[in-house]
Amino acid sequence: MPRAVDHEQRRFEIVAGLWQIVAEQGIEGVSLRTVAARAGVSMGRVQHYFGTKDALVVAGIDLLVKRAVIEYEATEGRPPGDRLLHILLQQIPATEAGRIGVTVWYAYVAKAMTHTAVREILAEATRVGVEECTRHIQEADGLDEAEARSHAVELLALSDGLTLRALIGDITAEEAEALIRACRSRPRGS
Amino acid sequence: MPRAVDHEQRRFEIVAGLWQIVAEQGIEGVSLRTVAARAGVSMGRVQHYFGTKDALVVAGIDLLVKRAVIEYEATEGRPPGDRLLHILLQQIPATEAGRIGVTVWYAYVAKAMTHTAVREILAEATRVGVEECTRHIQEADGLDEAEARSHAVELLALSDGLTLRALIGDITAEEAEALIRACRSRPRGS
DNA sequence: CCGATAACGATGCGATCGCATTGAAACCTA
DNA sequence: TAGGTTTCAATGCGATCGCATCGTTATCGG
Repeated sequence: MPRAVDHEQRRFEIVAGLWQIVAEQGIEGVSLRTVAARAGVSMGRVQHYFGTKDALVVAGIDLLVKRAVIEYEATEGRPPGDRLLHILLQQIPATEAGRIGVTVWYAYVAKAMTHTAVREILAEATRVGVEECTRHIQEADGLDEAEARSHAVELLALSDGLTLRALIGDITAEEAEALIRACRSRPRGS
Repeated sequence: MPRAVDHEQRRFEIVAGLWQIVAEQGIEGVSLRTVAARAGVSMGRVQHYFGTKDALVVAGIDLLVKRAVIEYEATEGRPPGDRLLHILLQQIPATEAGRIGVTVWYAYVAKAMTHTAVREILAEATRVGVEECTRHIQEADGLDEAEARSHAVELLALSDGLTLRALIGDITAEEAEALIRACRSRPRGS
């Protein structure tokens, strides 16, 4: 057996460099060399752990989703209304770190249009998001499944749209958050 | 004076090729050579009319926005509720051509995160969109300016979010349209 | 202590990139 | 018809790309 290194840690270091490049220059800026340089490692190392540029890019969105899931699971046990708001507000760029994360996210949304593997990861993530939100709305508001789901899709879409506007600079993060809270607590007709 | 050609026409032919490349391969797929090949012209021609790759890319979003504005202006004279729905529903990918257009649009949204000129074009376009929607809501529903604007931002964000979901395949175009119509006609609390 | 093997760093290769340059048609004016 | 100007095709260049390959180092079971 050779030298034992923390495989997960190595991969994370490299993916962190990838995220920085994507946030600053978009996925266009990603190359084995630029990511290696940003992560402060050799290009050989990147190749060793990811093999191919495409695999590296896919690993980037995969890890991003996994992190978001872990953050969400940390809210387990809190009241359904809180957990719902966590999902709706998590991606609104309040902090600088959050802004980077959500910038990377939307870079991958665009990538998903032309890349099957990325699209499937995002589709699965949004599917789970709708499921969880539907569940929380059912619990919190006592709606039936169909009504709750329609409300969930609406709230999630609103969150997406407002996040985009906050990223472009059209509105502030505070305005986006206020609009989501207002829409979430507004009573709906059938 | 030399050979007289239709400058606008030439530029449009090339940009049409650009849009196809962007829809199929994303902005990553754009190069002077690939666009020239897709448009069926020589690379020299592309250089002659746009000079630089960056200028070509910017021209792509510029023309896309101008086309949307022209389509919208064709609705002049129609009732405000119709014009509002035109803006809200225009980008929902109902037809294949519409799908290509909106795919290109979101490719540029991602590009805007790292490209100042693109960001400013998109910011101006969304600003105008909010203004127009606000005006129509005021006229149609008799709200004051602040309420109408908040409603406009909400409806536009919802439209954005639902469009994204329709693109990824999460929901159908019909479901997206139905949700927008429902939310638009739903009475709001203060 | 010694081979076997994982973990790389370094380097080379062919392809593609953006862009500058060059020169030849094509066309209008005088 | 002579000349000036626009249009544009062709080509060359240096840089960068993804990826394959090769050699070295470090580590641990036997």
